[in-house]
Amino acid sequence: MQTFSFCDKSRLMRYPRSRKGAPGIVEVAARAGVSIATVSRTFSQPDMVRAPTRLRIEQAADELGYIRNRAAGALHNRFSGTLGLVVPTIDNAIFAELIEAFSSRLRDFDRTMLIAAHGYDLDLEVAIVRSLLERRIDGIALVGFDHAPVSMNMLRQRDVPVISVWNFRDVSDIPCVGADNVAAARTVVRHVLDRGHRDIALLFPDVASNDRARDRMNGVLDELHRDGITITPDRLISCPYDIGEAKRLVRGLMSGPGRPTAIVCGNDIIAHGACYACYAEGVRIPDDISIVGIGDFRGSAHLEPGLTTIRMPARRIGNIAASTLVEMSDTGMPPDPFNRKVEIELKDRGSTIAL
Amino acid sequence: MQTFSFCDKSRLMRYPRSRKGAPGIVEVAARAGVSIATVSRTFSQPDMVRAPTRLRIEQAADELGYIRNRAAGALHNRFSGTLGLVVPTIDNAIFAELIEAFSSRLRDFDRTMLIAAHGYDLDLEVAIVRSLLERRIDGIALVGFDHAPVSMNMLRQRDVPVISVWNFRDVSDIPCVGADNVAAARTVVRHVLDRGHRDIALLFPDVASNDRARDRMNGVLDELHRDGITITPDRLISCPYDIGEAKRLVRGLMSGPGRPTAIVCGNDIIAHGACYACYAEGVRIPDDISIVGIGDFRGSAHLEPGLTTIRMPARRIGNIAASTLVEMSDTGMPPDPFNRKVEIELKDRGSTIAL
DNA sequence: TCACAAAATGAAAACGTTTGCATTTTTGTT
DNA sequence: AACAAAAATGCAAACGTTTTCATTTTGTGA
Repeated sequence: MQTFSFCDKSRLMRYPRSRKGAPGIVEVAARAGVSIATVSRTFSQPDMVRAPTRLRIEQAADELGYIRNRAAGALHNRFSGTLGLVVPTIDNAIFAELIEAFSSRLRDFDRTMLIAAHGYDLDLEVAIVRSLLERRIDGIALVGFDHAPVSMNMLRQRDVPVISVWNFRDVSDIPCVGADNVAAARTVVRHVLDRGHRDIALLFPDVASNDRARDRMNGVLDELHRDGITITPDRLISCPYDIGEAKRLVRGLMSGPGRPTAIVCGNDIIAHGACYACYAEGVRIPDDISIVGIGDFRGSAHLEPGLTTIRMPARRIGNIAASTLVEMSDTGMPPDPFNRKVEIELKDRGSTIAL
Repeated sequence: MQTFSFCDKSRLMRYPRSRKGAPGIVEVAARAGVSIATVSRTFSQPDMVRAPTRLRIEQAADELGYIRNRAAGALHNRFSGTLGLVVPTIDNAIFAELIEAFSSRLRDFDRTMLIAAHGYDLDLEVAIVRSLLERRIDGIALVGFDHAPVSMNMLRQRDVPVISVWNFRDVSDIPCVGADNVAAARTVVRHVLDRGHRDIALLFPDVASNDRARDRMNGVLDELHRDGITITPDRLISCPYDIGEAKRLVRGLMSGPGRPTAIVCGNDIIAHGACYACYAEGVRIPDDISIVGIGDFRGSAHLEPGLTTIRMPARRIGNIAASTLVEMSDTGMPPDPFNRKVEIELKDRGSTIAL
């Protein structure tokens, strides 16, 4: 699988096809009877050229079907007009909203998005960052704070604007836009504790190299500790962000002896799986068991009963991240504020009950 | 050292920041004691340079932290190493798998992905295509067959490899990789008809400028017609790809007079909403009502009962699309076969019952 | 109408690679 | 060891813009 005949392909690739009917700035200039400098300005700084001239040029460009080559410009002025976004995964409700918001906000600035997913593999992230740097992105957004030092060094050396998205920290090496995951976890656990639950199961993914999950986990444990509740190993269940796996694990939990009264899930994906498990086992939510998630993904509001969870404003994060990164790229300055926290909100929808 | 002028932003952007400690091919060549040509070849065609030389160069590059500038190369040989993917939406389970597969397959070929979503707005699609062309993408994948002529003309004039993904047609202007949506719809409706259902409600989105939905709708109507079943207007419900909306509409349908015995949904998102509606209304699936979807999205298998639907191999489509596009870009030839159909499969999971 | 400032335009030098062709070095054969 | 052939390397001309600086044109007030 990994052994593609790279040689053959890259060799073929060396022979450029003719550019066919693709006119450049030179052709436009000739047709409009001006110098190429004026054509260039017409597209990059329109108000520097007199209206009649500009019109003539625009018409010529239209007639020829001219499309400017930003790569050529980038070569000269170092701005590619492309920003990078690196996420753990695209294919998992979690980041879909973030991605779409980021991308669509970039368009408002006439920028485009290069995106890649590393599947929680930091080595792959390094390769991705390198690949993005080869494309001379004007800035890059990375999810979270856990990154390979070599990635960060490459970015620092190149002086590329970087921003961490999704998670929030008061102090950090790189600017961030995100939600306080510790607080999110605390809030939702507090909600459960306030309703008298003491026997609580936790379903969380592996927290190594995932600072969001780690923060949530810490928030949960800390809040439980505050109420003097200790979690026994059999109540601390490791579960990937996968509906099927979550469902399987919770079915086991439900059919086993000594069912907990509440389940706190690392995110809404897991919570959805937990709900499905209860449907399957005939366990009533919230009468027989309370379930909470974190994230408020698409669909959470419409489960039956609605899932009580923490709303994370993914779109807002994506929008702010895009604007901030563009600004950093334009000004060459760090953003102000350096660390940006977005609000979270408890959505109490009825998947919990007071004992 | 460049001084910033304090004018408006667009002016600021024009002044490049110094490139700081970013070495180019020239620095690497100097340090390794070779010409820049040899350095270039070391990275683009390694087997053209003798091993000892190559090693020396690679070491020099490492020490300097050199990262090649593909934009510069692209300028010369017309290959940016970047492919475009244009989807209606990123944020909606539908295309997430496709996107991720496409992107990760491109990485195997050392290519990157520029992606953009147009939200079913063909005018926006035109702007996006233009923007991608300004970045000189080596090829582009578009979802479906409904596109603005002006988009297609731009692509044709530039001779950019184009491929249509997701849907399949026997004959088409541009090559395609996708599933037969007509057949998918036929299959799932046949499944319902075979179980004796005659009073069937359809929940489909607006089919204008959405050939996938149109094909499905046509497949459904045709198959119903074959059995002499006519759909009255109140059984033909327009519903966007949105869980909440689907749930609302189906709750109305369930609580109203004369409930149908089966619901055929335009895709699994709608079907999920329909299921939630039934949970909410206490309508049992499949005993009281049969529900089928199309798409087999993440989660469909784990609903209770599992959703009977048509599996669309999104990953496979993404993988094939990426390979095909890279091949088209490398060879300059149309793919063979020109139209590629991926298999679909009925997943009978128990959300239907025989009357 | 003229002089002068301001605005618009043009000429040409970058930007950092790739590649055709020329030259040098290596390899293989006798 | 000599020579031819093959392989490796170097030279320099692109690639299509942007931008600086010089030049021309336009606008303004006397």
